[in-house]
Amino acid sequence: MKRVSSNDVAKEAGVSRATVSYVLNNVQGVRIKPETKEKVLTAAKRLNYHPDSMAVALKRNRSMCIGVASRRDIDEERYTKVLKGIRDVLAPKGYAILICSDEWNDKGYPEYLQYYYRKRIDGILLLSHIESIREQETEKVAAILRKEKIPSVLIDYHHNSPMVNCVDINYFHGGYIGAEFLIQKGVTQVVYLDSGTNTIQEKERIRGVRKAFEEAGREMDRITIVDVREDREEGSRRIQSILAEHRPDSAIIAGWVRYGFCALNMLNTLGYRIPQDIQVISLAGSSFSDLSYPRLTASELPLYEIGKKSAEVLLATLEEEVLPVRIQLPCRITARETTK
Amino acid sequence: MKRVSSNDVAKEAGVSRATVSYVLNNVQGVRIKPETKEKVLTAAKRLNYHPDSMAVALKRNRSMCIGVASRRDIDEERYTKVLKGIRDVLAPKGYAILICSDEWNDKGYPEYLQYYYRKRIDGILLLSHIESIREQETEKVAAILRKEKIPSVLIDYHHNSPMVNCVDINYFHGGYIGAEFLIQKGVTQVVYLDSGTNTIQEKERIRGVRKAFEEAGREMDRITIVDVREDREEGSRRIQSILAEHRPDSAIIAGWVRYGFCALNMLNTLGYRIPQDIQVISLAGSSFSDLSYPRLTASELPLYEIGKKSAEVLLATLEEEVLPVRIQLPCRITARETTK
DNA sequence: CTGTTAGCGCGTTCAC
DNA sequence: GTGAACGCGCTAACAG
Repeated sequence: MKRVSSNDVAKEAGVSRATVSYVLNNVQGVRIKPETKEKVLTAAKRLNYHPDSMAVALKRNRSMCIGVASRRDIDEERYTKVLKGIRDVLAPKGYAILICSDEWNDKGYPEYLQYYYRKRIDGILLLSHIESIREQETEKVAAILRKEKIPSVLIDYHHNSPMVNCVDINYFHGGYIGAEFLIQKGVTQVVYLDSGTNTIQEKERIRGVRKAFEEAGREMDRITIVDVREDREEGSRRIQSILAEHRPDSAIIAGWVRYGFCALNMLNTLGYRIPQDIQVISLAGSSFSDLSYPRLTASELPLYEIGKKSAEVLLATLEEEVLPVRIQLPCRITARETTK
Repeated sequence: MKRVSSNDVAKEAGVSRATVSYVLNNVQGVRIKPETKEKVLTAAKRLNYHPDSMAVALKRNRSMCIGVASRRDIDEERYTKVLKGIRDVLAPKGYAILICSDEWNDKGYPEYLQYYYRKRIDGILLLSHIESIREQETEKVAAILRKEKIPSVLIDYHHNSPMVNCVDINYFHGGYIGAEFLIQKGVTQVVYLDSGTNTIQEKERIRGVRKAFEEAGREMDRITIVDVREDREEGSRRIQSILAEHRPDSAIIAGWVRYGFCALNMLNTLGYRIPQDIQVISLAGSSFSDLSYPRLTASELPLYEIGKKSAEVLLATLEEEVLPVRIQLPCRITARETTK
C-alpha cells in the first residue's frame, strides 16, 4: 500500500524522473519522442500515479488554495450565497477553497493570516460581519494586508483605505430602489424596521430610502425609523398606529429579512390584509421569500454576485500586480405579493 | 520581501536548523538548554517566522485538511448545517476544511478523490444528494473508498456496505415521532406531501408515519400519500377535500420544509385557520420555521449533529485503524403554532 | 534533438 | 546540540 512517486513511474517507463515531469506537465520547449511520451503516459496510468500537491506547492510556491474567512456563521445565507459565487469562479481556475476562522489568536492576528503566512493559502477573501465592523478591527487588518501586500479582498466592509481591494454592496441603491418601488405603488407613509446596528451599511440604506422620498417630493416626516433590536414592541406599536389610520398608502420597509417575516407574522395575526391594508418590502432577499404568506417582495442584495466579483478581483491580483480596486454592486427588486 | 525560513531563524539564534525545529515543536525526549530555547524563541518572534505548511505536510505526510464534498448546492441549509457541525469538531483539532467538488471527471472518479490521491486532504466527508443516491454511484464510490482504505465517512447515504463509515439520520424515527405528535393532538386523518423521489430516506419516513398510526390503532387508509413533485395541484386538491369534511382531526405532514411552507401559503390564501381547521407539521426544520405564519411545527433533522458525528468518526479513523462505524441519529420535535 | 544529472524548496528527525 | 539525509516534484544546466 505504498504511495506511487514520480520515481516509480520513471522506473516503470524506463526513463528519468525529469522526463516524467516534462511529459506529464506537457512542458513547452522540451521535445520528447512520441513513443517515450507514450511509455510515460501508460506507466503513469498503470501505476495510478498522482503527483503530491504538497511537493508541487513547495516547489511552485503556490498552494492553489484561497482562504475564505468571516465572523459570520457558516450557515447564514449571507455567507453561503457569497461562498457559492466565490466557488463558481475559483473552481474552474483550479483553486480550492479553504474555510478559515476569523478568530484572533494570542499572537495578535487572525487564523486566516496564519494560514497565509504558512503558505497554506495564496490569498484571502474576507467577508464582513457586524461585530468585525463594529470593533474597528478592520483598520488593523487592512493595515496588515496592505503592508505585507497580501493578495486579498474585503467583501462588504465599506472600508475606506484606498490600498486594499474592496467589493461592496450598494446599500444606498438598495434602499433607494426599494422606496422608489413603493412610491410607484402609491405609498406615502413608511415604518422602517431598522436593526439599530448603526453600521455604514444600515445608514446608507436609510439614506437611500430618504433620498427616494425626497426626490418624489414626499414629506420626509412620513418615514418612521424604528430600532427593532432595541425595542421589538415599538415596531409593532408604530405599525399598528399607522394601520389605525386606515390609510391604504402605508408600508413597512424591513431592513433585515427577518424583520420582514416578523412583520408579516404580526399583520397576519392581527388579521390585516397584505398588500391591501399595508404593503411590505424587505431590503434583503432570502430563499424563503417566495414561501412566506404572502410572498415577500424584496430589494435583493447581490450576494452571489459580490462573491463572484471578489473572487475575480483576487485572481487578477494573484496573476499580476494591479492597483487596488473598489467596487460596489447594485441591488435588484423582486416583486412578489406583499406589494401592490 | 523574502520569506523567512528556519535557516534564517537558526542563523539569527546562532544554532542549527535542527535545534530550531526541536524548540519550536517542543519535541519531547530532546533536552535543550533553557537559554538556547529562549534565543530561538525570540529570534523566531523577531523575524516573524512561520513554518511552511507545505514543507511540513510533505515531511509529515499529512495535510491537516479534510475534504467535504457533496452534489448539493453549497447554500442549501441541508449542506451548511452539516458543514457547521463538521467545522466545530475539526477546527479545534487543527484540521482545515477544503470544499470539494463531487463532479466526476473524465478519469472516472470525482474531484475529491483526486484531492485525496494528491494528498491535499487527509480524509473525505461525503454528503449525500438525491441525484448521487439515485444514480447508484454510491456503490462505485464505496468500493473505491473501501479498496484503497481511504479515511472517509458517508453522510446521510443510507448505504449498506459494512466496510465504510456511515452516519445517517433516522428518518423512520423522524416520521414516527412526527405522526405520534399529531396523534396526541387528536389527529386521525393525514395528507402526506411527498417529494416522490422514492429514496430510502423518504420511504423510511413514510414507514415511520404508518407505524405510528398502526400502533395508535388508527385506520391506515386515513393516510393519503401525495407525490407533490409529480402533480403539485393534486396535493392542494386532497387537502381541500379533507377540509371540505369540516373535521377538526385532520393534518398535513410535509416531507420537505418547502412543502410545509407551500401548504401554509395555500391554507392562508383560502382563509383556513391553522391549527384549528387543520394542523401542519414538517418532517424537517429550517431556520425560517419560526418566521412563517403561523410558526411551523417540525420534526427536525439532526443536521448539525450528523456533521459533528461524522467529523468525529473521521478523526477516529485517522488516528487509528478502527472498524467501520454505522450510526443513525434520531430526530426531535419542535412544537410551534401549526399544531394544537 | 532528446533525455539525464543534480540541486532546490523547507522542515523534520536519525545517528552521532 | 549538530550534520546530513529525507520526503517529492520541478527545472536549469548539461551530455549524448
